[in-house]
Amino acid sequence: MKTECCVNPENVDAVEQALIPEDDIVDISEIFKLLGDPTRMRIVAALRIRELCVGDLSALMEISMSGVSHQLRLLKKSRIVRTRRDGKMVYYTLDDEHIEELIDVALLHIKH
Amino acid sequence: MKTECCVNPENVDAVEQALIPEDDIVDISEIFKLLGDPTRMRIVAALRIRELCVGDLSALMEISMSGVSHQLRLLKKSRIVRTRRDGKMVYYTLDDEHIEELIDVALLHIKH
DNA sequence: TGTTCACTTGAACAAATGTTCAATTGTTCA
DNA sequence: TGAACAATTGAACATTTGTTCAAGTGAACA
Repeated sequence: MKTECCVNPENVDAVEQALIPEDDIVDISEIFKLLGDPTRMRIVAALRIRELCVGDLSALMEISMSGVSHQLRLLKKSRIVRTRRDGKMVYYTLDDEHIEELIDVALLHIKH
Repeated sequence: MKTECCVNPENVDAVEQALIPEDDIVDISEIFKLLGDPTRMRIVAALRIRELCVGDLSALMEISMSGVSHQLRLLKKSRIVRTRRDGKMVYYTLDDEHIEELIDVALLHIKH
């Protein structure tokens, strides 16, 4: 944590004034962290195409239904996906148009 | 990895056809993972305001210069930040307008 | 009612991650 | 040249994370 050198105080002050509030930083990075795992990204990309039940996702992702369910729980907590019950099955969909936009922008970035 | 039940094959097939290629999924989730850590998000948010040297960032983040440097290396590898040397100091800037857009969209999401 | 099926939950564990400390690189300036 | 300084790198470590297995829920239907 030693930071006693080579600091431009005017830069630090100016940025401290203008910086996004810490709470927002934490919330934003939480969203990105969720999308930052390949399995969860695959889930979200799949749900962008159509709603799917846990078994479908498990088959697609090639991980256990339990594993899928754990990840879906995280995505649901942050309102990235939503559920619809139909008898014994639970269908998942994307809950927010912003998520698709995030994917599109990220695609632009990786494609130079 | 047991997935032998409750699958709608027509859903799985349709999604498999239309899904983003696996390589892109991995690349996209790598970008999100980088933005998914509060320290790195703070760094990026700060650089959005103005260019800063490692010492400035270290003071702002309240972590060691070494710690900042490690994170900056990751961000640079994915072309999220860029460097400019000025004597003994190295100044960092955002390298890509897409990153700011990602932050803005994520902000919209967390603000309902 | 009791059984089956789709899903969820909790415990456990290997793998990955973020940070610090210590040593190193590369630049400036006396 | 050599000393000072900003930054980088590598090793080490505690913490977090993604997955599986086993047990638990709740809806449907015989």
